[in-house]
Amino acid sequence: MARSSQTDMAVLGALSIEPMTGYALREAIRDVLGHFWSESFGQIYPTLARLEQFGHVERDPATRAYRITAAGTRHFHELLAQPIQDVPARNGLLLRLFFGRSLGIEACRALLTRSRDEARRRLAEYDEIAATVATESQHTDDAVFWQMTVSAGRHSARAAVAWADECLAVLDRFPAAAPGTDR
Amino acid sequence: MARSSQTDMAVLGALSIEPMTGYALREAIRDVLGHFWSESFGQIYPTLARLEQFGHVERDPATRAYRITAAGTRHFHELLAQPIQDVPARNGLLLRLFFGRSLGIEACRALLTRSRDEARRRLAEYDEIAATVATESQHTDDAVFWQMTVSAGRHSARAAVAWADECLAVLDRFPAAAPGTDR
DNA sequence: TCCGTCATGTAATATGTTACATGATTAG
DNA sequence: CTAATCATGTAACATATTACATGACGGA
Repeated sequence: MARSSQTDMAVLGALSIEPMTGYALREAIRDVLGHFWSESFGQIYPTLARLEQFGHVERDPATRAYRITAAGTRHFHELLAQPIQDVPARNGLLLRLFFGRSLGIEACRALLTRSRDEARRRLAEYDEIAATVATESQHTDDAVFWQMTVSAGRHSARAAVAWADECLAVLDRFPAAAPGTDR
Repeated sequence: MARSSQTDMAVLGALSIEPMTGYALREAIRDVLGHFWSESFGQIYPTLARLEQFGHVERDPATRAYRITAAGTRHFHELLAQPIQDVPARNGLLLRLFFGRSLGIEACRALLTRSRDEARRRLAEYDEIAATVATESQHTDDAVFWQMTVSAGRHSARAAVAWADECLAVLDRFPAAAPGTDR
């Protein structure tokens, strides 16, 4: 047990779809899983080295790509079945808004507008990704699941937009007070 | 600069509302900010010690409670104005679902059901909190902002429920395949 | 040849959690 | 007086990011 099994899971999972070099792996994680997962360079290489030691991955001498082994696949399935490790909640936007009285209404408005625009941008991005997955992977058994993760992003982004709009409306009706009026 | 200014922000912010001991501070952060923020014991005490060294907080000799100073309030306002530091995305549920073909449909269904029930539970919790804030803090200038953070939780939980329902419906229509059929 | 990209890796640093150690205070 | 809770702190460990060092390879 122990160790950040979630990093192992991401790496083994990516390699289970297609053998890759460490470099390509980092790009795949960033570009494909990027909406809900991230791994840094400094994590990927040591993880690959460790997985190779345990015989969970091996290198193709010709292409230098890492390939998952039978043992690695077994390990991957074990990891997938493990309970989800939630990361501690840390929402910098909500933390600032909670102290909105100290931050000042104008600054809050700016944060909310920014966050809403960001969510809208994400929404457009998800639409593109969904279209790509639909055309490129429609015959894969993976497609359904990939669409689910995109859909999660969509729902979450739509909720973010609606929430921000609601908050901005509340602020508009709010009696204009001097910013940063503590105590 | 430097240092986890976000931890400083949470601590100073909490103390700006009311002086507290380190112990009470941890409880306040867990119970009040818990839906969007978390700090562990091992962070809070060193942070308080450091803030005291810099004169940002001081102790009431009588009650032992930490109190924010004028310098601390200035520092707090500076921190609030700093750009939001996003935490790297790490959604264990979506990571597993992405590899749903390997995980198996039944396990996916279980994960989704669990996640939906969890979101429903959160939804009920937010309703309670909203009611509490409405009655207890309605005359505070803080109330509007606190309601916003609760509303964020509500929107997000509702989106989570809708998304999970949608996914479960998709899986119901999905041709039952053997679980864990890799390659 | 020289630049950009591919590729691998390590070291320094930051951050953060958990478990442990310790003692004061207070309610029953 | 004794168990529970309040309270403070540290040490060990885990995790992760960033910056740096190094070099191969292919195309302009």
